[in-house]
Amino acid sequence: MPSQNASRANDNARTDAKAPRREKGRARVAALLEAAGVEFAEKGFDAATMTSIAARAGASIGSLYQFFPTKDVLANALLETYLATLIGEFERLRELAPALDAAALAHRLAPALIAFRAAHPAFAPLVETPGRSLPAAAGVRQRLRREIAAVLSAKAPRMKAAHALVCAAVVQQLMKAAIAIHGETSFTHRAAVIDELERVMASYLETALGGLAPNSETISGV
Amino acid sequence: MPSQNASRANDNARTDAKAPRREKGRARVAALLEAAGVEFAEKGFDAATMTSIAARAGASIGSLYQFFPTKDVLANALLETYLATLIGEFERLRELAPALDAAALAHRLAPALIAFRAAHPAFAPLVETPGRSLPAAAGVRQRLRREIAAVLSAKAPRMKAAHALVCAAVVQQLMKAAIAIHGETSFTHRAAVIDELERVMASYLETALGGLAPNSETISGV
Amino acid sequence: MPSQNASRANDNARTDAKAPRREKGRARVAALLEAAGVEFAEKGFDAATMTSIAARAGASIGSLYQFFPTKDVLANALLETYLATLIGEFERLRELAPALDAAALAHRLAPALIAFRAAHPAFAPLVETPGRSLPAAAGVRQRLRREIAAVLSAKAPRMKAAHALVCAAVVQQLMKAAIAIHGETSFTHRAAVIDELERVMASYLETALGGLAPNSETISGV
Amino acid sequence: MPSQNASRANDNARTDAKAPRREKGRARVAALLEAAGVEFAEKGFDAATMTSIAARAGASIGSLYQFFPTKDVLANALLETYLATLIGEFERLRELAPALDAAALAHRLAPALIAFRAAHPAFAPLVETPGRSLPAAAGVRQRLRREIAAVLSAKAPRMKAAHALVCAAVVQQLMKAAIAIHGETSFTHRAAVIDELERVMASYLETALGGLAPNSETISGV
DNA sequence: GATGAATGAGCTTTCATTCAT
DNA sequence: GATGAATGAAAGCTCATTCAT
Repeated sequence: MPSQNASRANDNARTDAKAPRREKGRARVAALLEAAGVEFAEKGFDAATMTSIAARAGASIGSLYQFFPTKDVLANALLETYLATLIGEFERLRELAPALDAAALAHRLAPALIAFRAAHPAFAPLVETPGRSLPAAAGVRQRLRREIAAVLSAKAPRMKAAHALVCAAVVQQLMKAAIAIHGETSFTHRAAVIDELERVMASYLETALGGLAPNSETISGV
Repeated sequence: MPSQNASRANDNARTDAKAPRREKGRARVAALLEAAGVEFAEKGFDAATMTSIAARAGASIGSLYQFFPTKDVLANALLETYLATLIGEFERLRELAPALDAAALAHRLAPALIAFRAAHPAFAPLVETPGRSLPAAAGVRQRLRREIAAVLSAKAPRMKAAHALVCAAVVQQLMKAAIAIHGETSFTHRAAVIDELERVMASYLETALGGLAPNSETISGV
Repeated sequence: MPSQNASRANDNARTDAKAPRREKGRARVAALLEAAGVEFAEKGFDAATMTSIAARAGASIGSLYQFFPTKDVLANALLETYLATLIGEFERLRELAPALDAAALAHRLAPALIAFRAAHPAFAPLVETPGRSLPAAAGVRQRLRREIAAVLSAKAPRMKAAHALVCAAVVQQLMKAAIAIHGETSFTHRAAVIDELERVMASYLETALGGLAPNSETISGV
Repeated sequence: MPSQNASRANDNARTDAKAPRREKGRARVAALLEAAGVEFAEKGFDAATMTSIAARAGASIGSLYQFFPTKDVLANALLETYLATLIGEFERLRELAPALDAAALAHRLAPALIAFRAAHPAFAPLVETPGRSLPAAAGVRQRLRREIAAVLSAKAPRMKAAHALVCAAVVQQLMKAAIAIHGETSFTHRAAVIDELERVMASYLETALGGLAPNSETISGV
């Protein structure tokens, strides 16, 4: 009597992945997550099937459900691993930021995200699938925005928090723009547009962080 | 004893909506498209069901299939109507463009698209649903880009076609960015970010079209 | 929110029955095949419904599809089991053949097939249903013809392969004729006609195999 | 509230085709019957659809139902026209019969039916479709058998009616055999088998009608 | 822990037939 | 008579989830 799609309230149901106890279990979970990544990337969240994911991982469905009690939980767990590595990336960038000027920073940000997406093609469909209600998906954008803001703050410590968040939002959107163009493989002027976007970001950062940067000796005001 | 499925010859599969021939049919089709719009907007393409769409339109499921032989065709037909009105919007803008300066143009573009999306909330999910193969969905971005390029060319006739397309791509992405932020209703600094994006677009247009505008008397520079 | 139908990638469509791995599964499959046999026999391939077959077997529809991913596959699997037993029958006959004269052989062939059809009433409708494309249905006639040819060759080893195949075809048709008449229950002279057909077959075999039989001591020639 | 499949009892429903009143109507009916023939031949009775038949005939469904209130009625009407021409064929043969010897008769019978089937490819599927309950389909075999018996009686007037029917049944089956082989286009030895079958029929007729023929001066002997 | 059979609501789609225009 | 829209039962098939072994 399963209710095909129990996205919502479900009382005593686990909403988190179960941590494996043994070494073998850890390998299983890794294989399952990887398989899920491939499946979600290929078909999107809705069309992906638990059976197919298990098959890809060389496991039985029962085994899959042992660790991930729900399709949503599985997607969520996958998203969390992605998020962890992504945040790591930004943390590294945060340390570098003070030493970079606006152009250099712009030249790092978009490519970082593009590379990440290429390495984890299931990230986008999972974040964008409508109507999914698990915690992770919901806040991804916010969390990334905060990471970006942290990078900007690292570079311009005197900037107010609110302003940093606004800047971060703009930067985030410019990054998304670059990714979107990157994905349009049949578009002839792809490279040119990405360059242009990077220049836009550089000039925006210059303006926004300009006089606030720790290493700025120039007169603010641009 | 109808053989429900395709065991047999399955050639002449229609892939387009059937045009109604009677007045009543015309009304039906309109009601169905509207209902589809609501359903797709609420649930996205995958989760939307044909049964529910028919019900919303006060039609029987058979009636729905009389005009739209598959869910894909239905989505596609809907998308085409959206596209038609959207293109109309850009055509109007094209006529206005020569009289506007960069800032004014920027101030028109994003809001136009935001308003359109608000009026047709099913547009986004349909365009973004992965893996749908009908013609309309595929080329929407390109077609819109061309429209934007046409607007830019109207304003700066001396601009080369290729460059107009690159600019258009940047502008398109900035518009999408504005929409995305507009949709994040829980984000405190929404309005500020949208303003900022508009300023970015204005400055980008200034730089990109600057000396090429028909009404420019200043020295180009670029 | 599973995407019920094939909007998306639809590669790995299985086209064969899944073999059960557990004892319980084996029982299920047997029950399902038997139920399918009854249903197909009663209604023919087209009018038979998967739901009804599942119900007859006391299984859920899902259970049926677990093992037989389409109606065609199910029909095919059933046909294969029939074919296996039928071929077994002919193999037994092959061993007996050398010891039988033409009349005795004729007296065995048709009744064998009649008995088989009576025991497996779904065989005929499945073989004759037009337009089904699964492998088994296609070649049934050929395979049976080869079996008959083998029996004839066993009796008349000196016969050329091509000739054996021609004879086999004639014999096969005479068998089918007997079956057809056997099935016309309202025909008053059924028995007489079947007798007559048997005599025709006997005389045909006499002529065709006559001098070639291993036990023939008469002058060949005919 | 149509009951999808009302093959059976349906009270006051018409079970016969309505005769067209005007000239135009007659053309319509002819076109519809022809279209039905094509559709049934291509897909078989079950998979054929009324909509498609109407379309093939360049008519609307409404128009189709004006003349044929049911799919069964349509099939039946078609079958009747086929039967009429087929019976005409046998009547011609009946006149020729007395002048032909057994071999010549055999040489006429099978080819006649083969030609007929080639000209009317929908005949077979309609006659063989299981479970259809309309009058025509049911008795086709009997009627044809009677026609064949009439031909035989014309040749051998002294034969008893019952015996003629038995012979007719055998001949009928041999004809069906020839047709079946004729249809197996991929069978290398087709022609040889058909020849063989004809010889079998000739020899059978010789034996069965032998001494009873009006022109026979030979000793009967059977 | 692993396995794979079982479940059934629910989805898309079909089509014979009716009937207002 | 012709047309074509309307109807809805019913079919094939899917898949998240459960659970006995």
